[in-house]
Amino acid sequence: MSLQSAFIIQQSSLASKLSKKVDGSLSVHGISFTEYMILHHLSTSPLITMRRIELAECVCISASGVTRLIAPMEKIGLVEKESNPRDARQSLVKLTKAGERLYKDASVTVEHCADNALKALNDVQLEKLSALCQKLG
Amino acid sequence: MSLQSAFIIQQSSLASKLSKKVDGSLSVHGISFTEYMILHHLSTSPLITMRRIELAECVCISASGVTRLIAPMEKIGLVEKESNPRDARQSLVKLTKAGERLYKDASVTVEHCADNALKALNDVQLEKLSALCQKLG
DNA sequence: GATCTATGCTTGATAAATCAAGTATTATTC
DNA sequence: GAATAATACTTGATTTATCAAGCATAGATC
Repeated sequence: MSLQSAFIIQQSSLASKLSKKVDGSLSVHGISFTEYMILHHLSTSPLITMRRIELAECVCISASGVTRLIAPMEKIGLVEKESNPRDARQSLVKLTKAGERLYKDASVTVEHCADNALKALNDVQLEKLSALCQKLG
Repeated sequence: MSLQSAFIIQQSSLASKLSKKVDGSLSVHGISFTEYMILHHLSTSPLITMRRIELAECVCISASGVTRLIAPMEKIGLVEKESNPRDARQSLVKLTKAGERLYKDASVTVEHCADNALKALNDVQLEKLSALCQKLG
């Protein structure tokens, strides 16, 4: 088995474990990791507003995935719908104050969880790892 | 945002993309990446036979996930059920000749896909990356 | 050796994602 | 400027996973 194939398999297992850890830790905030990712990308976006298609791209899910994910988040007031006067097809998603607050709280949890999950590596190693992953993105 | 949190987010996105690539490439063989992983772990197991719980652990899915994943694989003859005379609770899963053949064919595909997806790194870099991931496992 | 607990697995209900098809709007082309 | 194509999004049907509960068997304890 090649280095490449072996890495794909190793990576898949690692990703499963990491995402399950984070997902579990986020359950105290009542959101999933995917929902956290939505909040994250919105909050780092200049106008804390994004198109659904951009969100889909960032979070690596389909457009219909975004529709189904956003609906309950809107219902509990984490995000709100905005329309683009220039293009009536678009349905923009904007982070609310409540959403921003939850994102900050959840980020503390993610931080702790990440620290714990990655404690086998020091900062230099983690930077190296991150740089190598960067090249694959 | 800490190095650790940033890495978790980066990693999640990378994992999504990689697994979708591999999954797509495997579709010509009529199996998913998860099914490939089952075949992989069985084929590298000493007796090409494993307990369902071991498979669940290796593939990072639940026990019921294994039950539901194996059923169709058994129906099309990739694996077969065996019982353990020492423990009637267990239901062992054994790779068939057909399963072995499919695994070999699919592995060629995975190989190509992996080479392509990881071509941004040379062997030294990939080994370094793999070694760092190893520490996180 | 009867009872109690733990293990291995399956099943029903549910959640989260996908795809394919549909609708509405915008952009392009002739 | 009407017809065609492309884009943004939603919806119904389906897939793939989960969890909780259940059943059967094994092991531990008294």
